[in-house]
Amino acid sequence: MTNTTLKLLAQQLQLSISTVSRALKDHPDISASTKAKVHALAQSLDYEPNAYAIQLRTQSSKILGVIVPAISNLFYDSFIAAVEEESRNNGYAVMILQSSHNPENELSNLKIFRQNRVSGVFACLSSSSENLEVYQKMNEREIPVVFFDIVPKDNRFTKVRMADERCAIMAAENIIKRNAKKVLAIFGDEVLSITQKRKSAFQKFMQDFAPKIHCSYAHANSSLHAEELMKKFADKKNKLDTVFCMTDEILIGVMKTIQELQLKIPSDIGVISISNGFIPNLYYPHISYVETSGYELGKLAFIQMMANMKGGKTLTELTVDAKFVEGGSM
Amino acid sequence: MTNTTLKLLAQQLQLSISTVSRALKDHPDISASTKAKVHALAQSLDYEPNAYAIQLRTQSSKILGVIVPAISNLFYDSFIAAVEEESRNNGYAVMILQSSHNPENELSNLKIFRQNRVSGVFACLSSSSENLEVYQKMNEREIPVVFFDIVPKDNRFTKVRMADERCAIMAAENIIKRNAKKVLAIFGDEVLSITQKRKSAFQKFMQDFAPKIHCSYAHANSSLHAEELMKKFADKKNKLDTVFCMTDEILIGVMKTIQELQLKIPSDIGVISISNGFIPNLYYPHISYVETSGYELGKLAFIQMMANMKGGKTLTELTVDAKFVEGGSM
DNA sequence: AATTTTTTTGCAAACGTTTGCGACAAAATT
DNA sequence: AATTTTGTCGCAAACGTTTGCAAAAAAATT
Repeated sequence: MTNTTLKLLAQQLQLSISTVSRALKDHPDISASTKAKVHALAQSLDYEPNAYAIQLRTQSSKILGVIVPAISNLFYDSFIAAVEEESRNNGYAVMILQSSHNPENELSNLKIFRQNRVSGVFACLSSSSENLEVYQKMNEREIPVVFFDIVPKDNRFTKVRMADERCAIMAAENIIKRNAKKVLAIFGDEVLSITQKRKSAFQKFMQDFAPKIHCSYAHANSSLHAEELMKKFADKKNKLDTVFCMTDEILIGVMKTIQELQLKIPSDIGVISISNGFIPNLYYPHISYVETSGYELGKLAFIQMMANMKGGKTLTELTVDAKFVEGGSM
Repeated sequence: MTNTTLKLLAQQLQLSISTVSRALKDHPDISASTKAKVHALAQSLDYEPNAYAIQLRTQSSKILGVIVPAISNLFYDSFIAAVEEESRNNGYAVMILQSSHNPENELSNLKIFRQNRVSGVFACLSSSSENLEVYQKMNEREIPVVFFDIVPKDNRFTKVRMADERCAIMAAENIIKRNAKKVLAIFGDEVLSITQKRKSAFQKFMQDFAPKIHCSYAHANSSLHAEELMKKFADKKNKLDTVFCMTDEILIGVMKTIQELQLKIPSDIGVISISNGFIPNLYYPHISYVETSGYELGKLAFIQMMANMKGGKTLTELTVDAKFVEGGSM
């Protein structure tokens, strides 16, 4: 079965292609009666405009690209949900690709985006990828790039992210409030700027406001790793009384050890994490967490994208604030 | 900055567009020397073929569409991962859209797919959507549709799914093995065929092999709902000793109640679920589950898609088998 | 009735590719 | 030396739109 085209409609109605085209988009030049006829036929033959022809002609696709490290991540999920929602409202489709934390995949994804002439891309850096020239090239080709969450230090780009320092400080505040004595703070992938920001803010705050609290710092980039770390620190009877988990993955690993050692929360040990809330609420008592909303970040990112596409270059770094959610773990 | 096109290359090299086109794809008609020149220039101007022009000309895109109820779901995540992996290897890009369990969104997503002339779609039905004419129309337009997981009863379509009956029976087997007396089995959305299949298989097996076990059946389509259901059944001292959860969402709700009532697993109550394993392993002891692998399902779906695209109509229903994973909850 | 204005429609080029066919030269065959 | 084959390349049409501009028809103005 052949697709319905403008030409076909035109033939059947004894009209020119241009008239049909204009009728379909309510151009004031076209009379109401012909508009009606055209719409009717288009309906019954369920005409779908060929997006490829349109893009070829107009040189602008209605597709936005999103690169995330992984979609099996509640934070990115909600980010994508927000972007998709806004996109739908603005007539855009969203193409989602995952880098799987692999710079190589990131590159090949970018290539797919270029080939499909996306009109903008939201990018979250995969671990150690710092080949920013590719992104720079996209910007030069007038394809706006909005980095989110894991953003480059480079300030030639538009960036949106969580208020990482505030997150870390909020967590620190609540640890102090608990009268903690010995704290284990586990952060994520060391090479990421997001990790560095959170860690240094946390560290500084702890030193300044609670210098007598003993803090151990560690890094983990997987649940398994976090589990082992926790085992090491909790085992040697060093009276660890509080643990801070920077990510859901870390929290999961830490909880495995806590469950295994049958530690009581919050009496034996206090737990606090940074999360969107899904995982923390699975445990009993619920884990207290500093909430970071991928959803809000997505909304913000979309606004930035639109601004970039419409107007000039708004090269800014915007942040979304966080809030503390009390579970029963502190 | 304007994009590099064949025309531009042709001009700079004093060649015709067709020659450049052929050179770029190693057509035997073109001499080695010109091929080299063309490739060199294309490289330095980083030429990217315009996918839209290609599709317009060849009437075939290299994009596959995937519709899932939600991407924040580990089962679908792994399904997508598999499809994406295979797609990448075969030169396809994947466009992921979520229906959010909303038939209206499903429709609008389908429209986006049609407009972008995807060359195939993987579809998972959103709850109560049974407007199959749309899918039938796609098939008529020679856009193969492969349904997965939640598939229509209609046998005009290609379908891949888990061996739902086997899953349910495996769960039932292990419930019997536990010497259960009173069982609560909570299934998902009642209108879905996947639910019906699992439920009737479960029910039949229980009747035939353990008629003395008292089973209560219930439906839930959210964690909250499952939580309440569990509260109702566990509260009234009717000595409930085992609960079966058909989905992760249900398990989460059930576990909330179990934690709240401080029931001990597995002594007070046994728990078994159907899952890919992520959520069950968060609890302590780990929840025993029948494993369903979205990843394998994705691989299978892709194979079916390719078969549909290449050859004729392979209208079959294929299933992926499951296996039981022992936690400590039974 | 002749002119101007307004309304409605069509022509044709362009977007960047692919591809059947023909053209031309060089090489191989007679 | 005349012919055929082979190796390289270009012409031009087509894919389905959009849009500036011209044209034709109808309505309004003199």
